[in-house]
Amino acid sequence: MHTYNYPRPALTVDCIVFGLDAELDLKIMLIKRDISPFQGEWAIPGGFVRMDETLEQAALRELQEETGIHDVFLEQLYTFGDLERDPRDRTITVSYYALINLVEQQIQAATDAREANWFGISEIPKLAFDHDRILQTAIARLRSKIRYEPIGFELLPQKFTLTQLQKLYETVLDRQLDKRNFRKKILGMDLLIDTNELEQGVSHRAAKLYRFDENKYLELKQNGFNFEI
Amino acid sequence: MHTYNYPRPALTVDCIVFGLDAELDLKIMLIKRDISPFQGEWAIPGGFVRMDETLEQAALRELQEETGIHDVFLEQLYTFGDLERDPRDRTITVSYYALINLVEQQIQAATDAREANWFGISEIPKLAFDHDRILQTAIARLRSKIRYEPIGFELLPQKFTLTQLQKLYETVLDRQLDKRNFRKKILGMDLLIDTNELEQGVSHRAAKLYRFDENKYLELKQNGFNFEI
DNA sequence: CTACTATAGTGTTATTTTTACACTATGTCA
DNA sequence: TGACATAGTGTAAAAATAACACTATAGTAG
Repeated sequence: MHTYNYPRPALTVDCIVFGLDAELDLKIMLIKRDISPFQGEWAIPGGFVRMDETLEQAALRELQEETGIHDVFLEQLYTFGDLERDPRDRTITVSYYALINLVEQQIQAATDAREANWFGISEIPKLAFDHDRILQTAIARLRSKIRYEPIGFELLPQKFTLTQLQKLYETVLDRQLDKRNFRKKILGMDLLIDTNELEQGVSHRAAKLYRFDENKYLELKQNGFNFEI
Repeated sequence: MHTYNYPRPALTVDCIVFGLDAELDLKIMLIKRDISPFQGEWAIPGGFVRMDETLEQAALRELQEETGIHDVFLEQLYTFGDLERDPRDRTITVSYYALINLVEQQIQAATDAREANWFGISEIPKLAFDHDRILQTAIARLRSKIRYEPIGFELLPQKFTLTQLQKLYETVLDRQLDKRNFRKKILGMDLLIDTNELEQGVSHRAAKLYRFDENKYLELKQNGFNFEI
């Protein structure tokens, strides 16, 4: 038991996990709640912050425990603190969003007994708590951030084709892009390394595979370079 | 006394207040701490979140109590939760930033017994807790956000000249802008209303006064318009 | 009342960036 | 070997940005 002079809200972290599958569809990881409140409803992964871990550590730990996901791009999103967001108790949640590639990082969804599943971005069921709002905030953030920071690469495999990269941008930004202009722009930044390898197992001309040159990006950024799609 | 099954971190809000004075210098409001820890050191305004108020309400209340500031632009910045940020107790703080105009909104700095003062952005003393880091985060946010959202107008009086607006952008972005290009761009957006009034009390040709047309901005934004300097 | 001072206000041109657009190249499979 | 599916490529028009200097006007000082 822990006693304080003044009442304290409970503090949780919650995490929107975006994953890109082999078909380049954008998915969200959801977990079916096995306890009240909202028992049986879908929710985003998350849980209480412990006293001996930072907020980010808490988010990473909950991800690992509830979904088996680890070694992932993670960034703070927003902190939600409305009075009625948890019917049990006053609860503040610090939300994060994570980006992962579903092809390379094999996810064993349900390490817990809990059911966990990937949902297409347009097939999201009604969510527990205010998780709908958190999700909308995350989608808006991903959409705006992918345009001026190279976070899109976190969703792709290490080696990817220009067509995959373009499709990813089209999915996230929800509009078509011109193939030649897109290639001109992205190659012009000089941030992609040609691996001299080709796509495998396609029944048509194979595309070149590229890697994102993160070190070069950090260097250029230091000198005032602005990534922008 | 309040008792819980698990330990809970303390939860505070802290607020970086940016003010623009009559000389168009950008200032920060700081408060001298009258209690331990960091007694006698400067800190940004803030305090504990109560159980019956949202995070934003808490930030507004603390601002009012500690600095007399009210009716202000306020936006959430970031949530800091490192283990050692408060030597007394594990404390998470949800930070906000506020923008106000020091000419129109007369600030009676010290409503509390506490000493409160405005500091030029390049004269900030060493701050208590991790408030330096919060301030750096706020400056970075202001700098990037002012370029694609019309938040700069929150720092100016209701009626302002184009020169004032340009100087504000030059201060925040920390670089010179071309007068003719700046005017062309900002007037081309068609978001400023000519008040048909002139600047008063200057010993040279008086400049036109403009107002920002917020309703028009919201309308244009809905139709996909992007404010950008 | 004149001129000096200080800032307001104003257009054009060159450069760069963005957009629009269609065909050839290459691998697989039937 | 030809059909098919996707990779990969260039150019020209339009729009946006950047560079640049003089005239207009109000106030003040002599």
